[in-house]
Amino acid sequence: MTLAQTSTDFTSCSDCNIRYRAVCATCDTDELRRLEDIKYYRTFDAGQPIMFEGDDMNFVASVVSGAARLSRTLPDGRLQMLGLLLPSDFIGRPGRDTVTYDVEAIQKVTLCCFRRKPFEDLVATTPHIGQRLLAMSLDELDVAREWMMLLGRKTAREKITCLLSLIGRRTASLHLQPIADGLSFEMPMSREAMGDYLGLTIETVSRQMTALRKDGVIELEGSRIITIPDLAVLMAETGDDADGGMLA
Amino acid sequence: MTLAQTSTDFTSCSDCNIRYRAVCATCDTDELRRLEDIKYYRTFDAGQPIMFEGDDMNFVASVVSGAARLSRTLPDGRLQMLGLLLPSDFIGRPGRDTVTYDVEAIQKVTLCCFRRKPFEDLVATTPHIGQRLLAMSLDELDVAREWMMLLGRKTAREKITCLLSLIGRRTASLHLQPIADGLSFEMPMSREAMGDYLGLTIETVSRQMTALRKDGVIELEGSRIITIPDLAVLMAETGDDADGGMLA
DNA sequence: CGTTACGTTGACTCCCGTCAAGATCCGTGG
DNA sequence: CCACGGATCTTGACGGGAGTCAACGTAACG
Repeated sequence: MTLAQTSTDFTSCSDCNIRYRAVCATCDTDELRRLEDIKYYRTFDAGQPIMFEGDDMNFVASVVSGAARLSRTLPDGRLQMLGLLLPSDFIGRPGRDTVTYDVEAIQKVTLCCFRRKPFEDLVATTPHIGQRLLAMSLDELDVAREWMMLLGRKTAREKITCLLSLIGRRTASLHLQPIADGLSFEMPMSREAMGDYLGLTIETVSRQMTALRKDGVIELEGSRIITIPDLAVLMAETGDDADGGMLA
Repeated sequence: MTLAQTSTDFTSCSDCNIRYRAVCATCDTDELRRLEDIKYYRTFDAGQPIMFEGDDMNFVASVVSGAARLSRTLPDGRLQMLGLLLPSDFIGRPGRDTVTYDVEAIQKVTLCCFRRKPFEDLVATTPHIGQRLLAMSLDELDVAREWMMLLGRKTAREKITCLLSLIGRRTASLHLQPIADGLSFEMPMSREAMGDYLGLTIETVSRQMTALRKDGVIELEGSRIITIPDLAVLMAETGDDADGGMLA
C-alpha cells in the first residue's frame, strides 16, 4: 500500500487531455508557461483522502484523470457528498487558507497541483485564469443548486433515476458515444457512494435499483453495468421536464 | 398595484450602504465611475417576480435593500428555494444569456441594476470587479453546499433550528446587537417560505415550531417574533458541532 | 362585520430508515 | 481446485418521521 505519490513524470501542458477544459483552458502561451513552471503531479488510489476539512490548504489542483469527491460529515457521523470531481474539475479555493470539505479519491486519481501562494499570485496577475475560474465556479454553483432541488424535493426513485441519467449521459459523451436508447455504461460508484450523494441509505438505493429493474426501466448486468432500453422512460421518472434532460 | 419601477432617485456610489460589501467593494474611483455611468435603480414589492427561469437575462444587479429569493419549480409544482438574496448579494451571471432560476422579491427590494452587456465588458476590462465576483461566487458555493448537507441529511427539527440560528445571528449582526442568550428577532419569512427553503411542508414547519416552543428552546410572540432564551440549547439541536455555529 | 391569507392541530398514510439475515462476488491461500 | 473470509449487495420485517387531507383558529384589512 503506497501513500500519495509525487510523480516524476512530466506531461507538457500542450499535450494535456484537459488543456481546453480546465482552469488553464483560456490561457495564452505565456500564461501557460507560468503555470507549467509551478505545477507538479500527484496520484491517489481509490479510497485515499486528499484533503481533510480543517487542514491548511497548501495546494490547489486540477483533476487530470480519475474521480474524487467532496463531502462533509456531521458530528454524529451522518455524511453527505457535496460534489463529484471529474477530469478538468478544480480543487481548492484561492483566497482561503483552510479546507472546508473532506476531499477523497473514489477512483485512482491524478492531480495537476499548484502550491497555493504562487497560484494566487498568478490569479491576481493573469486575467485569463481568474476569468476561467469565475466561469467554472458559476457552473459549480449551478450544479450545487440543481442538487439542492434533488435533495430537498425529490423522491428516492427520482433521485436514483436522476443520477443514472447524469452518469449515463456523461459517460457516453466522454467516450463519444451517442446518447440513445440501449445506452450502456458502468456505474463508477458503489451503492454506498450513491446513497451518500443522494441523501439516501444503502438499502433504499438497492431497493430502488431492484424496483427499476423489475419495472423494465433499467437492465442490470452484475450490480454496476447498466443498460437503459428506453431513455424517455428513464427521463419520465426523474421528475424533471422530459425535454430538460434530453438537451445537451 | 404598481409593477416594478425604475427609480428616478440617484444615490452616489460613495454614499451607498453596500459600497464595501457588494460586487463594487474593491473598485477604485475610476472603476466606480464606470459602474456609476451604467447603473440604474429598480424596486419591487414583496411577492413580485424579478426574473423567470428561461427569460433573457437583460440585466444583472446588486441587492441594495430588502430581500429576494432564488427558486426552481418541478413540472408538478414542487418548489425548492435555492438561495436567499440580501443586501450586497449579486443577481445574475455574466456570460450566460438566459435566467436559470426564478427570482422573486420576498420583501420590498431595491436593486442596483446594470445592463448585462456593458457590465460584461466591465468585468473583462476591470480586474477588481472580476476578482470580487469570483470571491462572492465562491462564498455562495459554500453556502449552497452547507445547504445541501442540511437538505440531504438533517431532520425536520434540525433544519428548523439551523434556520432560526442563521436568521437570528444575521439579524443581530445587521443591527449591531450582541449574539447572546435572550436574543430576539423577527422572522422575515412566512411558514411557507421556511418550508420552501428547508424542503419541508408548511404543516411540518408549524408542528416543529410548536414542539420547540413547548420544549423551551424558543419563545414565540405571535408567529414571527422569536426569542432564544439559551443559545447553546438551540445550537445543540442543529446537529452541527456546538462550536461550529458559535463562531463568527 | 365578512373576507382572505396565514398558521395550528388532528387523523391517517406511506415512504424511507433501521435492524437483521442472507446472497453474491472476489481475492487469497491451503 | 476448493475453502475461507471479507466486502458488497439484496431482501425482509418493522417502526417512525414527515407528507397528505381536512378542519379549525387567528390576524389583518376592507
